[in-house]
Amino acid sequence: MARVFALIDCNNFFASCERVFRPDLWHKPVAVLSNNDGCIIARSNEVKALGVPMGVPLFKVEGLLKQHGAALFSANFTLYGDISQRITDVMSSMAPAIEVYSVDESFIDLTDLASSNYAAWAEEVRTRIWHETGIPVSIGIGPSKTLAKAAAEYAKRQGTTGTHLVLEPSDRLQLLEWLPLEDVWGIGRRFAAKLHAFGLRSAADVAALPDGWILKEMTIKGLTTVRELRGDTILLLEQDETERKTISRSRSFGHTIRNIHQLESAVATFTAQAMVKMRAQDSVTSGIVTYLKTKKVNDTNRNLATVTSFGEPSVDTGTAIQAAIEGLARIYDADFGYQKAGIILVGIQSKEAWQLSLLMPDSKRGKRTDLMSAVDLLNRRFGPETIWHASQNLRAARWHSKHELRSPAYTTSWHDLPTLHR
DNA sequence: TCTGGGGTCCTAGGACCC
DNA sequence: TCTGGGGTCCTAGGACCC
Repeated sequence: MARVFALIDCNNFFASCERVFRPDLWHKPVAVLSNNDGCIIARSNEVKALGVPMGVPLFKVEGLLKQHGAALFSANFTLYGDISQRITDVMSSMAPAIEVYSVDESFIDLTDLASSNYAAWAEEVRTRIWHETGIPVSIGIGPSKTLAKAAAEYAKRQGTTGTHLVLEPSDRLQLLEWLPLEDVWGIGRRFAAKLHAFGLRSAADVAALPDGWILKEMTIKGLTTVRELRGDTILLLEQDETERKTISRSRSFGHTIRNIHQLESAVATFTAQAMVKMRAQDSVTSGIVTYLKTKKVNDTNRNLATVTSFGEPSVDTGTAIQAAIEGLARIYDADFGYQKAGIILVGIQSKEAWQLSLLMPDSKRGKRTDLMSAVDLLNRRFGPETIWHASQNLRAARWHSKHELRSPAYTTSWHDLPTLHR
């Protein structure tokens, strides 16, 4: 049986989230900035129309944005995450099977939908999400995930109804001729540039190439993409909450850091946060990468990194922080200033496998596991960083990012509830 | 003056083994 | 003089995604 997929894509998601509680900003340019307020990570249509590219450093476009009265926001991931969850709830209530692909996109397998009036279904989804969350979405529907994604792109940029269907071969060909190579899901900047050199321009051009050539030049992933463009169903919904194989935390600093104690504080804090996430997925981890990025010297940054093994898998934040700080001591060079630090938990495996592999229960390990569970519980209930490790040294921390333009946490903090005036 | 953060997968090459 | 064949594991680097 032929399958049918939908891709639901939130329009300008972060910018749209900022508008939900600021209706005065509808029809005004809105941009959202990265951590540290460094570059643009989301743009309303009005900002796109000004020619402001994604990812551009703020200082390059600040004048232009001010001139047009743009509203700028520091990224407020707490708000976006909460709105994203509400949208997922709406979709889940209307779909047989859903894959939450990212914070602003979900795939839905419509094959088992009771009705085959997909256009009507899509219209109802768009209307409900709009009414219940205030976020506009675009929907693409096709026989493969790659085509559904392309159709959603078309709906967003060319369409008039917010939905585009490519279930007929003629619709598919028209879409592929319209779709620039660099906008194909799975073909990035590098491959697009390479294909341009062969005179290829549209998705239709690459779909017409022989499989052997694609396999050789674009590997197996490229061939999967092309077959999906041709209308074959290769990729299916990925619904299992798969465990992360690596978990990382990093930040660029608001200003250059030279002091190793500040770096220790940052690295310890990243480690503690990553370990909370790791324990939440019921895993254990056996090593940690510590890395630093120096301030530019002779116009280049140096990246320094080292991996420190724990000796045996662990759930213990103290063990991980100790390893991270040992690693830091190995790579730290007092001659440099640093603009970024980070950690990556590696060697992650399921806790179940770890416990089964133990011949003898270790009472100390058990106690540490219980302690960590208790800490996680308290921090969930009373707020993050209610309890923290001394090495995080939070009271003296000077490494935090800038986020001077952050909107309130309207939906997740009692203090930030919007006020209604009579 | 000033440039984010968090992931996944694939491939090539080296080390090592029988 | 001449130098196999097959396999695994690990890592680094490159490509992709949002």
